Amino acid sequence: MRILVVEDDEVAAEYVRKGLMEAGHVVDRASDGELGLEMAKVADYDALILDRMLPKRDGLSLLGALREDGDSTPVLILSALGEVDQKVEGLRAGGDDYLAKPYSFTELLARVEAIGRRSDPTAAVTKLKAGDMEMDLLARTVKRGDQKIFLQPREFRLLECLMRHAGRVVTRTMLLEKVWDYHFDPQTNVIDVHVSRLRAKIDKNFETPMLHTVRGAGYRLQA
Amino acid sequence: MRILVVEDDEVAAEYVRKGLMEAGHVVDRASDGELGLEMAKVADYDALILDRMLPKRDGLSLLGALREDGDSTPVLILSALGEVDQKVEGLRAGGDDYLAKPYSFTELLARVEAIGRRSDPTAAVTKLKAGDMEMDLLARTVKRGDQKIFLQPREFRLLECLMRHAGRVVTRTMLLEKVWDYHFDPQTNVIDVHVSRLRAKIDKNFETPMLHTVRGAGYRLQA
DNA sequence: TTTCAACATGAAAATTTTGTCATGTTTTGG
DNA sequence: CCAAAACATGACAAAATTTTCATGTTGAAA
Repeated sequence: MRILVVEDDEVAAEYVRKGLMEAGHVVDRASDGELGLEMAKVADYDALILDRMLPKRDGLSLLGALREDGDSTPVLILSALGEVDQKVEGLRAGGDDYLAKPYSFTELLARVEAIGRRSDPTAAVTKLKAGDMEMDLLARTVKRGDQKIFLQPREFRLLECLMRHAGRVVTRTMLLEKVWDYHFDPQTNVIDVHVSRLRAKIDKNFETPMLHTVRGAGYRLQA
Repeated sequence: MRILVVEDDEVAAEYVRKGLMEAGHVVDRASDGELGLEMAKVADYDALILDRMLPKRDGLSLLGALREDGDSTPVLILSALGEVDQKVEGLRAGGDDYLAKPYSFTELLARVEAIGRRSDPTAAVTKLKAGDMEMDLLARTVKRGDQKIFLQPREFRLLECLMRHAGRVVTRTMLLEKVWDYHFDPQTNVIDVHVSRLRAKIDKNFETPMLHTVRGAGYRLQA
């Protein structure tokens, strides 16, 4: 697990870092709130350990900014303030757990691993978006604007592939592999036909077309 | 939020229940561990509040059984045992948070809402399990044991519906609605035919059949 | 034990989906 | 401007899937 520890106290930080590393985690450390926020935004951590009182930017403010940003990395808040109301405040601010100092390292480890486990790494994407188009992989439905679009299985796979690479060109070879599982050139125009059919459904009755031909290269779905 | 409180002490249970209901949640209560496990398995709660010491089956054992079952409903463990090691044990057992008695109701509420929020309501299930069978909704694949099983679209939907209600009887009317989108009786035996075909694929070459007919009622997939 | 409704299943028919072909259109380099 | 390659599309053919139908089997109540 990749963990970021935001703690100004040198000794405490080192203590925690060492212990987490021994437990097999990768640990970074930030010494103040501003730096912590930067690092959390840039890198992709599995969990954050956040001291509540920090230089430059306190823990709750950092947490708030992060959540504002749509970041849902699990956060364990550390604090010398053991008051019940403080804990409540911390949890309400979007924290996943709250630990009052002094704490035992064993407990900290257990808690971090508990909150980290939650953010399921196997959690898959179930919805794809591109422009005003939205695809629900589980319901197998597609909408453009608020217009439902009904696709055949092959058309669905074709659009899925295009959406997964929205904005970039998808070559014919790629399509044959991803959508048809062909690992050779079938010497026919299957792709053209299905692209044509897809276009009729997703672009025909709309202002701006999304599916563009990139002559000599393939197709691109505009985001 | 639908919350299940498993607590033997009448007074404590009522206190918690009342408070949670005032906060706008729907609350059920179980007075012992065995009943609690049954209820948690049958109904679909957003969070469980679990007393650690319970008649018939203690909190950790209940939690273990639940997780064993693949259930990941967030659990808040309550306990008179405030020891650090006890907390660690509770979190390791699969608990999402741990609260030592005596606690303030405000804190309990904050914590329950915190763990409930975690189980992202938009986070969709992408894999279904029942016995040794596993279905991946995104990849649209099915395995029983380590044997891959190839299903037609309609067969897939049929099995999906059965798996979503594994262990319980699914009536013919339910199948018509969920799998065929028929809201009337088609007066044919479509269901029988597809059940037959599904059986040939998922049960034929295996020791124990999973798909059972419940005469006069419907079908049940054994978990 | 008999009878009847509920269920099971193989095979054929109907429908849906996919792929092929023929033909037309657009783009680009010479 | 012309030719050739790349792409688009309507119509048809093929394949896959789903449904219906006919017939057999099973289980529970009378």
